[in-house]
Amino acid sequence: MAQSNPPFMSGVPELLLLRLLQQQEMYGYDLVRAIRRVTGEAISLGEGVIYPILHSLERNGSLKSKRKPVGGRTRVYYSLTRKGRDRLDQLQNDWRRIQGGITTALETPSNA
Amino acid sequence: MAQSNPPFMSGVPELLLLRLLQQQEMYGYDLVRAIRRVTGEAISLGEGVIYPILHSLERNGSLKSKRKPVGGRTRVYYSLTRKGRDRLDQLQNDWRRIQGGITTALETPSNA
DNA sequence: GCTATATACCTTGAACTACGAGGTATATTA
DNA sequence: TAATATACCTCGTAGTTCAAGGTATATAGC
Repeated sequence: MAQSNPPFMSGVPELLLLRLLQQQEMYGYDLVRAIRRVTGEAISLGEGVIYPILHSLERNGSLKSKRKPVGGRTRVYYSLTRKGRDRLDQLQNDWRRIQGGITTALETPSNA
Repeated sequence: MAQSNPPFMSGVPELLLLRLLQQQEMYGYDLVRAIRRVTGEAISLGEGVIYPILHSLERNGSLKSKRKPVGGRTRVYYSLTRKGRDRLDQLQNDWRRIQGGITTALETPSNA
């Protein structure tokens, strides 16, 4: 049936999201700016990336949400569940492995 | 018109390829195994990834190739051109930036 | 001699992610 | 009153990676 594993480097947007939400509850629009900020402008993910991930993480029980009316508008604040914390750990390990592998490859001296 | 930039983390397979070819000329089948090896098994890219990249890099002048018959079979050895070295530098910088951004995000203490 | 595995090249269709443009609505600033 | 910022969202598509195939020769095991 040709089912495919996720691409080896995916999961980074999800990782960043979960990491930020581990530190404090946040809402989508804010996460967009926070990701730019905490990565030193290196990574910029639009709302078209953020919102779908938030929704799917909530659907699978990694996040819980809470609506807060703030000055006429409504914000949807997300925070981690137990499952979300586990998922964060897993993604963090995955990332370290990938990152380490690439670093090794790049650091190997030309005359090896 | 909706023309899209490449995903922010793409270019890693290309980076690994160019990095290996900077060290020595290699052929496709060998690169597949080399990438697994130099990344400590963290990254495994199949031939379906490697060959198309080699072809497109050759087409755009980043690689040059040379066919060598070896014991009945033919190997296509690739090596970097000037343009390929420039491309490697650029991808290496891109990667360092991304990698640094993510590291910063992950290292920020929970009570920040 | 036969079969399976390894080498070596390649392409293709589907799966998946990320991008960008859009749409709604309220609040604030000019 | 008009433009910008906040805040939510979806959708089409572009670009990448994946897995599975196909061809062909060489080698190793039985």
